[in-house]
Amino acid sequence: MIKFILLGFLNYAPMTGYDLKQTIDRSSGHFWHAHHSQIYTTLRQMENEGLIASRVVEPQDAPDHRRYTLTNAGRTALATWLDRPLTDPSPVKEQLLVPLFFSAGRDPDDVQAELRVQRARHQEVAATYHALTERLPDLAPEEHGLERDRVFWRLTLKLGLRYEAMYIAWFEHAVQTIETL
Amino acid sequence: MIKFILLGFLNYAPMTGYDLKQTIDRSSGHFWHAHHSQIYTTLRQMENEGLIASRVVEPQDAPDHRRYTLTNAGRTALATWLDRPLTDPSPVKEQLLVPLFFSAGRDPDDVQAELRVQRARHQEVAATYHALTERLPDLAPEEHGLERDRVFWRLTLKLGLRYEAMYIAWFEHAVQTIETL
DNA sequence: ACGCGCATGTAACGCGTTACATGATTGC
DNA sequence: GCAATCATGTAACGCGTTACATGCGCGT
Repeated sequence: MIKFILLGFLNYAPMTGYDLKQTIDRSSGHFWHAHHSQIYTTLRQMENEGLIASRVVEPQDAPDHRRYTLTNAGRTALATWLDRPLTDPSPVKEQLLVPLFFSAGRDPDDVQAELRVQRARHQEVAATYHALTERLPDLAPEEHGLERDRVFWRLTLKLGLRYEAMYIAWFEHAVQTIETL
Repeated sequence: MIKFILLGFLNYAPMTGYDLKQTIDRSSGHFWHAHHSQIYTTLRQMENEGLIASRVVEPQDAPDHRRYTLTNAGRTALATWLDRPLTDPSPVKEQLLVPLFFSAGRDPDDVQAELRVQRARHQEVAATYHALTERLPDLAPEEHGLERDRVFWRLTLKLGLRYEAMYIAWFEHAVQTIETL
Protein backbone atom coordinates (compact mmCIF):
# COMPACT_ATOMS: atom_id res chain seq x y z
CA MET A 1 0.00 0.00 0.00
CA ILE A 2 2.68 2.50 1.02
CA LYS A 3 4.31 1.89 -2.34
CA PHE A 4 1.39 3.44 -4.17
CA ILE A 5 1.17 6.35 -1.79
CA LEU A 6 4.80 7.12 -2.58
CA LEU A 7 4.12 6.76 -6.31
CA GLY A 8 1.08 9.01 -5.92
CA PHE A 9 3.02 11.83 -4.32
CA LEU A 10 6.03 11.50 -6.59
CA ASN A 11 3.60 11.91 -9.45
CA TYR A 12 3.05 15.48 -8.26
CA ALA A 13 6.73 16.30 -7.90
CA PRO A 14 10.17 14.74 -7.37
CA MET A 15 10.97 14.48 -3.67
CA THR A 16 13.38 13.06 -1.13
CA GLY A 17 12.41 10.45 1.45
CA TYR A 18 12.27 13.13 4.07
CA ASP A 19 9.97 15.29 1.95
CA LEU A 20 7.68 12.33 1.41
CA LYS A 21 7.50 11.63 5.12
CA GLN A 22 6.59 15.27 5.79
CA THR A 23 4.05 15.34 2.99
CA ILE A 24 2.36 12.16 4.15
CA ASP A 25 2.23 13.32 7.76
CA ARG A 26 0.59 16.55 6.68
CA SER A 27 -1.95 15.13 4.26
CA SER A 28 -2.70 11.47 3.69
CA GLY A 29 -1.38 10.46 7.11
CA HIS A 30 -4.88 10.63 8.56
CA PHE A 31 -5.89 7.48 6.71
CA TRP A 32 -2.53 5.80 6.10
CA HIS A 33 0.65 6.65 7.91
CA ALA A 34 4.21 5.39 7.54
CA HIS A 35 7.40 5.52 9.59
CA HIS A 36 10.48 6.97 7.96
CA SER A 37 12.19 3.58 8.14
CA GLN A 38 9.52 2.04 5.96
CA ILE A 39 9.60 4.93 3.52
CA TYR A 40 13.36 4.78 2.97
CA THR A 41 13.44 1.00 2.52
CA THR A 42 10.43 1.02 0.22
CA LEU A 43 11.98 3.74 -1.92
CA ARG A 44 15.13 1.64 -2.39
CA GLN A 45 12.98 -1.32 -3.33
CA MET A 46 10.99 0.70 -5.82
CA GLU A 47 14.19 1.96 -7.38
CA ASN A 48 15.32 -1.64 -7.84
CA GLU A 49 12.00 -2.38 -9.50
CA GLY A 50 12.56 0.53 -11.86
CA LEU A 51 9.49 2.48 -10.73
CA ILE A 52 11.50 5.46 -9.60
CA ALA A 53 14.97 6.87 -10.16
CA SER A 54 17.13 8.80 -7.71
CA ARG A 55 19.76 11.47 -7.94
CA VAL A 56 21.98 12.65 -5.14
CA VAL A 57 21.42 16.39 -4.85
CA GLU A 58 23.26 19.01 -2.83
CA PRO A 59 25.64 16.47 -1.37
CA GLN A 60 26.57 18.96 1.36
CA ASP A 61 29.30 16.63 2.60
CA ALA A 62 28.17 13.48 4.30
CA PRO A 63 24.59 12.25 4.10
CA ASP A 64 23.11 11.14 0.81
CA HIS A 65 20.35 13.48 -0.11
CA ARG A 66 18.43 11.55 -2.73
CA ARG A 67 15.70 13.09 -4.80
CA TYR A 68 13.41 10.51 -6.36
CA THR A 69 11.61 10.89 -9.66
CA LEU A 70 8.90 8.74 -11.21
CA THR A 71 9.98 6.71 -14.23
CA ASN A 72 7.59 5.93 -17.05
CA ALA A 73 7.23 2.45 -15.59
CA GLY A 74 6.30 4.05 -12.27
CA ARG A 75 3.71 6.30 -13.87
CA THR A 76 2.16 3.31 -15.62
CA ALA A 77 2.19 1.22 -12.45
CA LEU A 78 0.36 3.98 -10.60
CA ALA A 79 -2.28 4.43 -13.29
CA THR A 80 -2.86 0.69 -13.53
CA TRP A 81 -3.19 0.37 -9.80
CA LEU A 82 -5.66 3.25 -9.57
CA ASP A 83 -7.83 1.71 -12.27
CA ARG A 84 -7.81 -1.78 -10.83
CA PRO A 85 -11.19 -2.85 -9.44
CA LEU A 86 -11.35 -2.35 -5.70
CA THR A 87 -11.09 -5.37 -3.50
CA ASP A 88 -13.40 -6.16 -0.60
CA PRO A 89 -13.29 -3.65 2.22
CA SER A 90 -10.52 -4.60 4.62
CA PRO A 91 -11.96 -6.15 7.77
CA VAL A 92 -12.31 -3.71 10.62
CA LYS A 93 -9.78 -3.90 13.45
CA GLU A 94 -10.97 -1.79 16.34
CA GLN A 95 -8.49 -2.17 19.17
CA LEU A 96 -10.65 -0.41 21.70
CA LEU A 97 -13.55 -2.81 21.29
CA VAL A 98 -11.52 -5.87 22.25
CA PRO A 99 -11.18 -5.03 25.94
CA LEU A 100 -14.64 -3.49 25.96
CA PHE A 101 -16.23 -6.69 24.68
CA PHE A 102 -14.86 -8.58 27.68
CA SER A 103 -15.43 -5.88 30.29
CA ALA A 104 -18.63 -7.22 31.86
CA GLY A 105 -16.76 -8.30 34.95
CA ARG A 106 -14.93 -5.03 35.48
CA ASP A 107 -15.79 -2.03 37.61
CA PRO A 108 -18.20 0.06 35.48
CA ASP A 109 -16.65 3.27 36.79
CA ASP A 110 -13.25 2.21 35.48
CA VAL A 111 -14.71 1.38 32.10
CA GLN A 112 -16.53 4.69 31.89
CA ALA A 113 -13.39 6.57 32.89
CA GLU A 114 -11.45 4.91 30.11
CA LEU A 115 -14.13 5.64 27.57
CA ARG A 116 -14.05 9.31 28.56
CA VAL A 117 -10.29 9.43 28.07
CA GLN A 118 -10.66 7.89 24.64
CA ARG A 119 -13.41 10.33 23.77
CA ALA A 120 -11.07 13.21 24.55
CA ARG A 121 -8.42 11.69 22.28
CA HIS A 122 -10.90 11.43 19.44
CA GLN A 123 -11.94 15.02 20.00
CA GLU A 124 -8.32 16.04 19.57
CA VAL A 125 -8.07 14.05 16.37
CA ALA A 126 -11.25 15.70 15.08
CA ALA A 127 -9.68 19.09 15.82
CA THR A 128 -6.55 18.27 13.82
CA TYR A 129 -8.70 17.12 10.89
CA HIS A 130 -10.57 20.36 11.09
CA ALA A 131 -7.32 22.31 11.04
CA LEU A 132 -6.11 20.23 8.11
CA THR A 133 -9.28 21.03 6.18
CA GLU A 134 -8.67 24.73 6.73
CA ARG A 135 -5.11 24.41 5.45
CA LEU A 136 -6.11 22.54 2.29
CA PRO A 137 -6.00 25.63 0.05
CA ASP A 138 -2.31 26.08 0.98
CA LEU A 139 -1.47 22.52 0.02
CA ALA A 140 -3.20 22.80 -3.34
CA PRO A 141 -3.21 26.43 -4.43
CA GLU A 142 -5.32 27.25 -7.44
CA GLU A 143 -2.31 28.43 -9.42
CA HIS A 144 -0.93 24.92 -9.48
CA GLY A 145 -3.94 23.46 -11.21
CA LEU A 146 -4.68 21.18 -8.29
CA GLU A 147 -8.30 22.27 -7.72
CA ARG A 148 -9.53 18.89 -8.81
CA ASP A 149 -7.09 17.08 -6.53
CA ARG A 150 -8.24 19.22 -3.65
CA VAL A 151 -11.79 17.95 -4.09
CA PHE A 152 -10.61 14.38 -3.54
CA TRP A 153 -8.36 15.30 -0.66
CA ARG A 154 -11.26 17.08 0.98
CA LEU A 155 -13.43 13.99 0.55
CA THR A 156 -10.95 11.84 2.46
CA LEU A 157 -10.81 14.40 5.24
CA LYS A 158 -14.58 14.54 5.32
CA LEU A 159 -14.74 10.82 5.99
CA GLY A 160 -12.24 11.27 8.79
CA LEU A 161 -14.30 14.03 10.35
CA ARG A 162 -17.51 12.04 10.12
CA TYR A 163 -15.75 9.02 11.55
CA GLU A 164 -14.58 10.97 14.57
CA ALA A 165 -17.97 12.61 15.07
CA MET A 166 -19.62 9.19 14.94
CA TYR A 167 -17.12 7.80 17.40
CA ILE A 168 -17.56 10.68 19.84
CA ALA A 169 -21.35 10.30 19.72
CA TRP A 170 -20.99 6.58 20.36
CA PHE A 171 -18.88 7.28 23.46
CA GLU A 172 -21.79 9.28 24.88
CA HIS A 173 -24.08 6.39 24.21
CA ALA A 174 -21.67 3.88 25.71
CA VAL A 175 -21.03 5.86 28.88
CA GLN A 176 -24.77 6.31 29.40
CA THR A 177 -25.49 2.64 28.76
CA ILE A 178 -22.92 1.59 31.32
CA GLU A 179 -24.40 4.11 33.75
CA THR A 180 -27.60 2.04 33.88
CA LEU A 181 -25.81 -1.11 35.04
CA MET B 1 -4.30 -8.93 20.47
CA ILE B 2 -5.73 -12.28 19.35
CA LYS B 3 -4.18 -13.80 22.45
CA PHE B 4 -6.48 -11.82 24.70
CA ILE B 5 -9.52 -12.55 22.59
CA LEU B 6 -8.82 -16.25 23.03
CA LEU B 7 -8.31 -15.76 26.76
CA GLY B 8 -11.54 -13.78 26.89
CA PHE B 9 -13.61 -16.51 25.29
CA LEU B 10 -11.94 -19.34 27.16
CA ASN B 11 -12.90 -17.48 30.31
CA TYR B 12 -16.53 -18.22 29.46
CA ALA B 13 -15.98 -21.92 28.75
CA PRO B 14 -13.33 -24.44 27.71
CA MET B 15 -13.21 -24.79 23.94
CA THR B 16 -11.28 -26.28 21.05
CA GLY B 17 -9.52 -24.21 18.41
CA TYR B 18 -12.34 -24.87 16.03
CA ASP B 19 -14.95 -23.75 18.55
CA LEU B 20 -13.00 -20.56 19.12
CA LYS B 21 -12.85 -19.84 15.41
CA GLN B 22 -16.61 -20.32 15.12
CA THR B 23 -17.30 -18.21 18.18
CA ILE B 24 -15.12 -15.37 17.00
CA ASP B 25 -16.66 -15.42 13.53
CA ARG B 26 -20.12 -15.19 15.02
CA SER B 27 -19.46 -12.53 17.60
CA SER B 28 -16.30 -10.49 17.98
CA GLY B 29 -15.29 -11.05 14.37
CA HIS B 30 -16.90 -7.79 13.34
CA PHE B 31 -14.14 -5.82 15.04
CA TRP B 32 -11.28 -8.31 15.18
CA HIS B 33 -11.10 -11.44 13.07
CA ALA B 34 -8.56 -14.27 12.93
CA HIS B 35 -7.72 -17.10 10.55
CA HIS B 36 -7.74 -20.60 11.93
CA SER B 37 -4.00 -20.90 11.31
CA GLN B 38 -3.32 -18.02 13.65
CA ILE B 39 -5.69 -19.37 16.28
CA TYR B 40 -4.11 -22.82 16.39
CA THR B 41 -0.55 -21.52 16.53
CA THR B 42 -1.41 -18.92 19.16
CA LEU B 43 -3.12 -21.55 21.32
CA ARG B 44 0.04 -23.68 21.26
CA GLN B 45 2.08 -20.66 22.20
CA MET B 46 -0.24 -19.78 25.05
CA GLU B 47 -0.05 -23.31 26.33
CA ASN B 48 3.75 -23.06 26.38
CA GLU B 49 3.40 -19.84 28.35
CA GLY B 50 1.16 -21.64 30.83
CA LEU B 51 -1.89 -19.45 30.21
CA ILE B 52 -4.05 -22.35 29.08
CA ALA B 53 -4.00 -26.14 29.35
CA SER B 54 -5.25 -28.66 26.82
CA ARG B 55 -6.73 -32.12 26.94
CA VAL B 56 -7.31 -34.40 23.99
CA VAL B 57 -10.99 -35.27 24.06
CA GLU B 58 -12.98 -37.83 22.07
CA PRO B 59 -9.88 -38.95 20.18
CA GLN B 60 -12.13 -40.57 17.55
CA ASP B 61 -9.14 -42.07 15.81
CA ALA B 62 -6.76 -39.72 14.08
CA PRO B 63 -6.94 -35.97 14.54
CA ASP B 64 -6.12 -34.39 17.87
CA HIS B 65 -9.22 -32.82 19.25
CA ARG B 66 -7.87 -30.50 21.93
CA ARG B 67 -10.07 -28.73 24.41
CA TYR B 68 -8.35 -25.76 26.02
CA THR B 69 -9.01 -24.51 29.53
CA LEU B 70 -7.83 -21.32 31.21
CA THR B 71 -5.23 -21.79 33.93
CA ASN B 72 -5.07 -19.49 36.94
CA ALA B 73 -2.16 -17.73 35.27
CA GLY B 74 -4.34 -17.21 32.22
CA ARG B 75 -7.20 -15.80 34.25
CA THR B 76 -4.80 -13.39 35.94
CA ALA B 77 -3.23 -12.37 32.64
CA LEU B 78 -6.66 -11.57 31.21
CA ALA B 79 -7.74 -9.53 34.22
CA THR B 80 -4.47 -7.61 34.24
CA TRP B 81 -4.72 -6.89 30.56
CA LEU B 82 -8.31 -5.67 30.82
CA ASP B 83 -7.38 -3.30 33.64
CA ARG B 84 -4.32 -1.90 31.93
CA PRO B 85 -4.74 1.73 30.87
CA LEU B 86 -5.69 1.99 27.23
CA THR B 87 -3.06 3.07 24.78
CA ASP B 88 -3.50 5.72 22.12
CA PRO B 89 -6.09 4.90 19.49
CA SER B 90 -4.47 2.90 16.73
CA PRO B 91 -3.94 5.06 13.66
CA VAL B 92 -6.64 4.68 11.06
CA LYS B 93 -5.86 2.62 7.96
CA GLU B 94 -8.57 3.14 5.39
CA GLN B 95 -7.62 1.22 2.28
CA LEU B 96 -10.33 2.73 0.15
CA LEU B 97 -9.14 6.28 0.71
CA VAL B 98 -5.69 5.64 -0.72
CA PRO B 99 -6.74 5.29 -4.36
CA LEU B 100 -9.46 7.91 -3.87
CA PHE B 101 -6.94 10.48 -2.66
CA PHE B 102 -5.02 10.16 -5.93
CA SER B 103 -8.03 9.88 -8.24
CA ALA B 104 -8.16 13.45 -9.54
CA GLY B 105 -6.82 12.35 -12.90
CA ARG B 106 -9.23 9.48 -13.39
CA ASP B 107 -12.56 9.30 -15.17
CA PRO B 108 -15.12 10.57 -12.62
CA ASP B 109 -17.67 8.02 -13.83
CA ASP B 110 -15.29 5.19 -13.00
CA VAL B 111 -14.67 6.60 -9.57
CA GLN B 112 -18.37 7.00 -8.90
CA ALA B 113 -19.06 3.46 -10.08
CA GLU B 114 -16.49 2.10 -7.68
CA LEU B 115 -17.87 4.10 -4.81
CA ARG B 116 -21.34 2.72 -5.51
CA VAL B 117 -20.01 -0.84 -5.44
CA GLN B 118 -18.33 -0.17 -2.13
CA ARG B 119 -21.49 1.37 -0.76
CA ALA B 120 -23.37 -1.82 -1.59
CA ARG B 121 -20.72 -3.85 0.26
CA HIS B 122 -21.09 -1.68 3.32
CA GLN B 123 -24.84 -2.04 3.16
CA GLU B 124 -24.40 -5.80 3.26
CA VAL B 125 -22.10 -5.51 6.25
CA ALA B 126 -24.65 -3.32 8.01
CA ALA B 127 -27.28 -5.98 7.34
CA THR B 128 -25.16 -8.71 8.92
CA TYR B 129 -24.54 -6.52 11.96
CA HIS B 130 -28.25 -6.01 12.23
CA ALA B 131 -28.84 -9.76 12.06
CA LEU B 132 -26.14 -10.31 14.66
CA THR B 133 -27.83 -7.85 17.00
CA GLU B 134 -31.08 -9.77 16.66
CA ARG B 135 -29.32 -13.02 17.51
CA LEU B 136 -27.61 -11.64 20.60
CA PRO B 137 -30.17 -13.08 23.04
CA ASP B 138 -29.31 -16.57 21.74
CA LEU B 139 -25.61 -16.07 22.31
CA ALA B 140 -26.13 -14.86 25.85
CA PRO B 141 -29.34 -16.32 27.20
CA GLU B 142 -30.54 -14.90 30.50
CA GLU B 143 -30.32 -18.27 32.21
CA HIS B 144 -26.56 -18.23 31.83
CA GLY B 145 -26.13 -15.03 33.78
CA LEU B 146 -24.64 -13.24 30.81
CA GLU B 147 -27.04 -10.28 30.74
CA ARG B 148 -24.25 -7.94 31.71
CA ASP B 149 -21.94 -9.34 29.03
CA ARG B 150 -24.66 -8.88 26.47
CA VAL B 151 -24.75 -5.16 27.22
CA PHE B 152 -21.09 -4.84 26.27
CA TRP B 153 -21.42 -7.05 23.22
CA ARG B 154 -24.32 -4.90 22.07
CA LEU B 155 -22.22 -1.78 22.52
CA THR B 156 -19.55 -3.11 20.18
CA LEU B 157 -22.17 -3.99 17.59
CA LYS B 158 -23.70 -0.56 17.96
CA LEU B 159 -20.40 1.06 17.03
CA GLY B 160 -20.22 -1.21 14.00
CA LEU B 161 -23.70 -0.22 12.90
CA ARG B 162 -23.01 3.47 13.36
CA TYR B 163 -19.76 3.12 11.51
CA GLU B 164 -21.45 1.52 8.53
CA ALA B 165 -24.28 4.06 8.55
CA MET B 166 -21.72 6.87 8.60
CA TYR B 167 -19.79 5.29 5.77
CA ILE B 168 -22.89 4.79 3.63
CA ALA B 169 -23.94 8.41 4.15
CA TRP B 170 -20.43 9.55 3.18
CA PHE B 171 -20.66 7.56 -0.06
CA GLU B 172 -23.75 9.59 -0.99
CA HIS B 173 -21.85 12.75 -0.29
CA ALA B 174 -18.81 11.58 -2.24
CA VAL B 175 -20.77 10.48 -5.30
CA GLN B 176 -22.62 13.80 -5.36
CA THR B 177 -19.44 15.81 -4.93
CA ILE B 178 -17.80 14.04 -7.84
CA GLU B 179 -20.96 14.64 -9.88
CA THR B 180 -20.25 18.38 -9.79
CA LEU B 181 -16.81 18.02 -11.39
C1' DA C 1 28.89 23.55 24.74
C1' DC C 2 24.22 21.61 24.12
C1' DG C 3 20.04 20.56 22.18
C1' DC C 4 16.98 20.46 18.44
C1' DG C 5 15.51 19.81 13.77
C1' DC C 6 17.15 18.05 9.47
C1' DA C 7 18.19 13.81 7.09
C1' DT C 8 19.24 9.00 6.32
C1' DG C 9 19.71 4.52 7.08
C1' DT C 10 19.88 -0.86 9.18
C1' DA C 11 18.22 -4.82 11.95
C1' DA C 12 15.19 -7.51 14.64
C1' DC C 13 10.90 -8.58 15.60
C1' DG C 14 5.80 -9.34 15.79
C1' DC C 15 1.62 -10.11 13.87
C1' DG C 16 -1.19 -11.48 10.53
C1' DT C 17 -2.11 -13.50 5.75
C1' DT C 18 -1.83 -17.01 2.22
C1' DA C 19 -0.92 -21.25 0.69
C1' DC C 20 -0.12 -25.94 1.39
C1' DA C 21 -1.55 -30.27 3.60
C1' DT C 22 -4.20 -34.06 5.75
C1' DG C 23 -7.95 -36.89 7.21
C1' DA C 24 -12.71 -38.04 9.35
C1' DT C 25 -17.66 -37.74 9.16
C1' DT C 26 -22.19 -36.67 7.18
C1' DG C 27 -25.68 -35.97 3.72
C1' DC C 28 -27.16 -36.48 -1.16
C1' DG D 1 -19.21 -42.19 -5.01
C1' DC D 2 -18.66 -37.11 -4.21
C1' DA D 3 -19.02 -32.88 -2.02
C1' DA D 4 -19.37 -30.30 2.03
C1' DT D 5 -18.41 -29.62 6.70
C1' DC D 6 -15.74 -30.79 10.63
C1' DA D 7 -11.13 -30.40 12.42
C1' DT D 8 -6.20 -29.61 12.73
C1' DG D 9 -2.00 -28.28 11.60
C1' DT D 10 2.81 -26.23 9.07
C1' DA D 11 5.56 -22.97 6.24
C1' DA D 12 6.63 -18.93 3.75
C1' DC D 13 5.90 -14.48 3.22
C1' DG D 14 4.66 -9.48 3.57
C1' DC D 15 4.07 -5.51 5.89
C1' DG D 16 4.65 -2.64 9.39
C1' DT D 17 6.71 -1.38 14.07
C1' DT D 18 10.45 -0.54 17.25
C1' DA D 19 14.88 0.10 18.31
C1' DC D 20 19.42 1.18 17.15
C1' DA D 21 22.66 4.23 14.81
C1' DT D 22 24.91 8.25 12.60
C1' DG D 23 26.06 12.96 11.40
C1' DC D 24 25.22 17.93 9.81
C1' DG D 25 23.67 22.73 10.60
C1' DC D 26 21.61 26.18 13.39
C1' DG D 27 20.24 28.83 17.21
C1' DT D 28 21.12 30.17 22.27
